Order: sequence, then structure tokens, then C-alpha cells
Amino acid sequence: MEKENTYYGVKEIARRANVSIATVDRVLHNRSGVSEKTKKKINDIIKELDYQPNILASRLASKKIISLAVLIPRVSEETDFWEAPMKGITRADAEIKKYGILVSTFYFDLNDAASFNAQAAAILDGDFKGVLLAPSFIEESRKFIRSCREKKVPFVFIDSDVPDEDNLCYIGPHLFQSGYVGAKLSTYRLKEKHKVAVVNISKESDSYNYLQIEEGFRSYFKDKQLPIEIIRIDIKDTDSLSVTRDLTRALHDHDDIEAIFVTNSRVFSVAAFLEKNKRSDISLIGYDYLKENIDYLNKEFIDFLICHKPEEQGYRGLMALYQTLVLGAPVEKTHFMPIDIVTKENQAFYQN
Amino acid sequence: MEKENTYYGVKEIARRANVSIATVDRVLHNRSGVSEKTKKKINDIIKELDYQPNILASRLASKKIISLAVLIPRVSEETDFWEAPMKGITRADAEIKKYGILVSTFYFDLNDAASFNAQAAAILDGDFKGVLLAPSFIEESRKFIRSCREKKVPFVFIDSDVPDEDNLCYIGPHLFQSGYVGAKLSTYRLKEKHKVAVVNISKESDSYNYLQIEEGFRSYFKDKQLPIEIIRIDIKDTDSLSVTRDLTRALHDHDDIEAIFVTNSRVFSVAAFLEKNKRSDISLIGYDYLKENIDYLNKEFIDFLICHKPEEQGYRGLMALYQTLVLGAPVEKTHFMPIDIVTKENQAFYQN
DNA sequence: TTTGATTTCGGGTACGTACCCGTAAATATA
DNA sequence: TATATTTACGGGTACGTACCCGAAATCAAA
Repeated sequence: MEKENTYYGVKEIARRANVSIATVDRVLHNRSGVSEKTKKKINDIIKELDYQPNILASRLASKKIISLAVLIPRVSEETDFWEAPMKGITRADAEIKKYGILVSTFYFDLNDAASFNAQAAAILDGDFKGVLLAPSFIEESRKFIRSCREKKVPFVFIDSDVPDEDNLCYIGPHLFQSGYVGAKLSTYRLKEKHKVAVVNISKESDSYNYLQIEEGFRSYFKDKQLPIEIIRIDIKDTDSLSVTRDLTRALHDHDDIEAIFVTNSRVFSVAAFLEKNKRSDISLIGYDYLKENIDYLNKEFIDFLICHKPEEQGYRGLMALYQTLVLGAPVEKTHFMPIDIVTKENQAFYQN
Repeated sequence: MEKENTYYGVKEIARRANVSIATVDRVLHNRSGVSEKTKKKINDIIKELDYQPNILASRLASKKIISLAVLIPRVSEETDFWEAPMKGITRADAEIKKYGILVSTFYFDLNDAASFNAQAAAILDGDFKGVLLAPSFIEESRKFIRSCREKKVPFVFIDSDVPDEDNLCYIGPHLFQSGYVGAKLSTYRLKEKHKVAVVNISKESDSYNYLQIEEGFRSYFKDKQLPIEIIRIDIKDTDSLSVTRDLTRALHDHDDIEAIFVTNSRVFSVAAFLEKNKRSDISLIGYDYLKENIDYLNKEFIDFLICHKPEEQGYRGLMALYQTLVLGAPVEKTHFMPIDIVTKENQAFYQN
């Protein structure tokens, strides 16, 4: 593009190196057929001119399709949380389609690690140039990304991190600090009893994510040296009967709980319980901008929702792959999402 | 691009219409030299095929530069609020530069409407295809955008709206609801006195923006039927001596104020006052993610900052012009920004 | 030295659109 | 009717890069 005088094209490089543009092109794309001497000469000029490829021309001319795989949980009856990342992915897909990018989505069942493995295998069978994944199953994910690494396929994590991996990027919350924020929010309606509950509604009580959130939650009270008693409530069965049974027992054993902090998006089932039992005196904090949660927020049975922009995570995850594969631009290794505080008053304008 | 079988190019349209691609091109760009009969035939085929231009090819081939003007306040000694929108604008500029877009920025002084007019005139003198502006001066803005409208130059507002104008888009907060959120936040530390102050630190006490925020603030207490007494404090001179003088007087007259809501980003000067007078018992809420404000947030002299993502506004404003001028895509008339609640605990991850 | 194989290199075409310029056809004027 | 003007249309080139294929040069083997 001659619209900017400081940009040179392959023609100028070829002129200075006394070769054809075909040779310059071979060097740019690391194809064979150029002598080491010529290659060095061209690379020096590329560096000297700070050559920047014209992406429009490049993608127009190239017949290569860049296939990307997305590996995320399927939207389930229990939670439609995964609708939001998918929405972001669809948005990014529409934006980058014009560059010859083809996105394929592979869903797995959050309750079935075998489905994750099956879809991971399908991805490895295909010719994908990049992978965006939610590493819900840590060990299975490690196995999958080892294969990606061997094939030199960049991968991006969303929603949760797998520590010490060579991922291109992690885009998700800082979970410890998220729990810390939860603790602060649970103090706003504390009166005198100073007892709060941490509720984990999940088949797995000690997942890596949950532990970090709880650790952050407890740290707040320790840092502030607040005389708060924290009751941990584990609810393994996620159906509403079980939630009712377990909460009934816990609130009977601890009848002076003033606030409840739910560590994931199933806070609506606690809110339903509080509504049914006319316990609007208990402050409730949980996660995620889901329709059920918003409904209880508006009815004031939930005080705060903590949200990490899952839609934006999906969008940014795919854009990170585009940035590295198409633009050849650097990507920030870790992108922590904001820890958003959503209330009844500001929820209408929340951007997930 | 034959990568997607459902996309047809100008060649296919020409083939079906039995004309050359040059004629198709003339129709696509509304240039003269095509008979009505041929034009209709081509347009019918365009509609039938749902032809979508290849933007990469289009901008590569076109020699036209699309100039956009940005008209925003200069960063001042009083506030560097306007750094953030500029940052977003720069980011968008880098992203869309490859499409042949040239962005020029015109700054005005927030204390001098004449500077706004001078820059507006300079913009009208140039050949700009779109304008992004902060309509800080309402009447001057109306005059400017009337000229834009006559020249058929689309314009986008950020930060505040000018009602009933033919702007392409408004990207900014819903100010009434923002004040409403501020009121809710001011209740969290109310104990018994139930008296709160609304502080306006500005040369103009009745600006359109301020009035909407205060109206929202008052509406919250009215809606909840809370027995709250609201004290309005107007501070016309914005230097710290005046702030100290006016706050001292106000707190003397109302020594039972439990919370202060500042209607703009100058909340740091109230925080400085509270710090100096050891008034950590007063809850303080204000606006904007500025360094001074964050410092007082971390020292717990500010409880909450309400933020509207000014950087994102700048980014989206410019992207809206790109969308309409380059992509020919529809743009949503009003885009209300989130009303973000920033606390000491979540500020580190806030995305402005 | 001759022949065959491999490597290096460049011309040319392609991508999908933008736009210039020349030519033919249609229309207006003398 | 002849001439001048205007309109409609198409061929061709351009944009900056990607990549194929053929030719020339170099290297290795007989």
C-alpha cells in the first residue's frame, strides 16, 4: 500500500536484493529453493526496512484455509453458562472469516471426561492450525495439549488455566482474587453474628478452581483480621431436592448465618431455597450472568453476581489465535478478565 | 473468495447479466454510465445472490483514503480522564489502518467553547468522511453536527449524548441509571443517620449530564421509599482550596452526613479532604478510573468508583465509523456502556 | 567429459475488486 | 443527412502478495 510512505513491499526488497519477488516470497514463507547467501541478504533487507506484510493482499492471494478448532462444554440442562463463550466465538468467527479462517466447534459433556477425550482425538485427527479450549478436565487436557505441542499447534485456554503449560494464552479470571472480591461483597450486609457460609454445589468438591476461589475468600477475612466464622457447605448432588436438603440441614446447624457465598453459577438454586423459605435476611453472592441468576438478582434474593465476561473470553480466545496465525503478532501470555460486580441496579447494561 | 461456495463475486453477476465486470462495478458504486434498464437487471442479481463484497480486495484495489476526524477534549492538568478514550481510539486506528483509513485528532479545551468551535471549523474545512466527537458543549455541538449532516458526514457521540440528533451512534453511559447505581452503593455503609450528600465539583452546576445523574440518584431513594435526606453541595471552583472550604462548611452545617456521592471524576479531591480530616467514617462514591482515584480507593478513602469504560467508548466510536463507511454494515443507534462498579478488591483487573 | 539429478531462480498467473481510457452506439444539433 | 456530443459499455491495468511451473545453473555419478 503506497498510502503510507514508510511501508515497503516485496518489490522494493527484490529490487534491493537484485532478485525476483518470487525469491523474496520464498524467504518470507521459509520455503526451500533459496541459497543461504541469498536468503541472508533478503532477510537483512527485510529487517532493515522493517517490512510489514499487507495482510489484505496476503489473505486475498493465499488459497490456504486456516482451520481452528474450538473445544468447549456443550450447553446443558443444568447450566447454559456455555452459551456466552459460544456467542463470543461466533462473533469473532464472523469478524475473521474474511481472512480465510474456518472455525469448527467440538463439544464435550461436562460430566463425562470420555467425551472430552473423544472430541480431542477428533481434533488431533483433523488438520487444525490452532485450538481454543476450556480445560475443564485438567489431566485429559494436559494429554491433549501435549499432542498439540508436538504438532506445533498453538492453543489458548479460556475459563480456567492449566498451570505451567506452553499455551499461547490464558484468558480468564484470577480466581483467588475473585474469591477475595466475593468475601468483601459478603460483608456489606453483615450485622452482628459474623458468620458466613461458602457453598460449593458441584460433583467435585476439590477442583482446582474451587480451591483457589475459597482460598481467596478466606484470605480477605484473614487480611482484614475480621472475626468471621466461615462455614463450608459441600453439595455434591446438584438437583434442587438435594440442594434443599443440604441447605436445610446446614442452616439448621448454623442458624445465624448472615451471608452465603456460592462458588459457581448455581447460586440460583440457593436463591430459590432462600425465596421459598422467606430468608431475605441472608445476603447471597454467587457467579455468572445467567437468566435464572438475573431473575433472583432482580427479586433481591441475590445481592451480587460476580462475572468474568465469558462471552468476551470466547471472543478474545479466537482473536488471539487469529493474531498469532494471520498477523504474526505477539500475544500476551495471560489475560486476566475483569472481576465484574453485577447488582440489580447495573445488570441491564452488563456486557458479558 | 471461492473458499465459501455460497459467495459470488462480480464475475458471476456480470456473467448472469451479460455485461462486463466494469458495468457491475459502476452499479455497485453508484457511478454514472449505466442505463436504467441494465442497472435494474444488475441490482436484481445482486439482491438475488445476496452479493457481499470482498472487503480485502476492495480496500486493496481502492486508492481512496478514508479520513476520519476525532474531536475530543485535550488532557488537562485537572483531569487526565481523556487519556483513556484516546487510548481506545489509537487502538482502533491501528486495527483499521490496513483498510486505508486515516485518523486525525482535533483537541479542544474543556473550559473554552471557542476552542471547540475553532476545531470544529477546521474539521469542516477538511475532507473528512466521518467524525467521532465528545459533545461537551451542547449548543456548539448541535451547530457543528448540523454542518456534518448537510455534508452527509456520519458522526458518532461518546461520553455524552445530544438528544434527538441524527447521529450514527451514541456510545456512552445511561446517566440516570448510573446515578441510581451510585445511590445504591451509598447505602452499604449507612448506619442510622440516613443523610447523604451529592457533590458536584464543576464550573457548571446544571449541565445536562449532571442533572440526569442526580435525578437517578434521587430516584433510587424514592423508589425504595428510604427515609434519606439528600444534601446537595455545589462546588464551583475546582481547586483544592475551594473544595476544602466548601466541604468544611457543608460538613459543619450537616455534621451527620454518612455518605458522599460525587457526580464526576473529581472525587479524589473529596477523598483528599476526608483523608486530611481523618473522616474515614464517611462512605465516598465517585466516578472514573483515574490514578488519583485508584490511590484513594486503595487507601479506603473511596469506597466505590463507577466507571463507564471510556477507553472502550473511544475504540467503539471509531469502529462504528469503520463499520458504516468500509463494511457498509448497520450500526446500533445507541450503545449504552456498562455501569461498572470498581472496588479496592477488583480494581487491578479493571478494563477501562 | 557426458549425463542425470537437484537446487536456484524468475516469469507469469491468480486472488476480487477499483477505476481509467478508448470505442461503439445513441442522441442532439446544424 | 452529416456532424458533434453524450451515454453506455468493456478491456485492461492496478493493488500487494501467493504460488505454480519451466528454465538455467550447479552438483553428483558414471
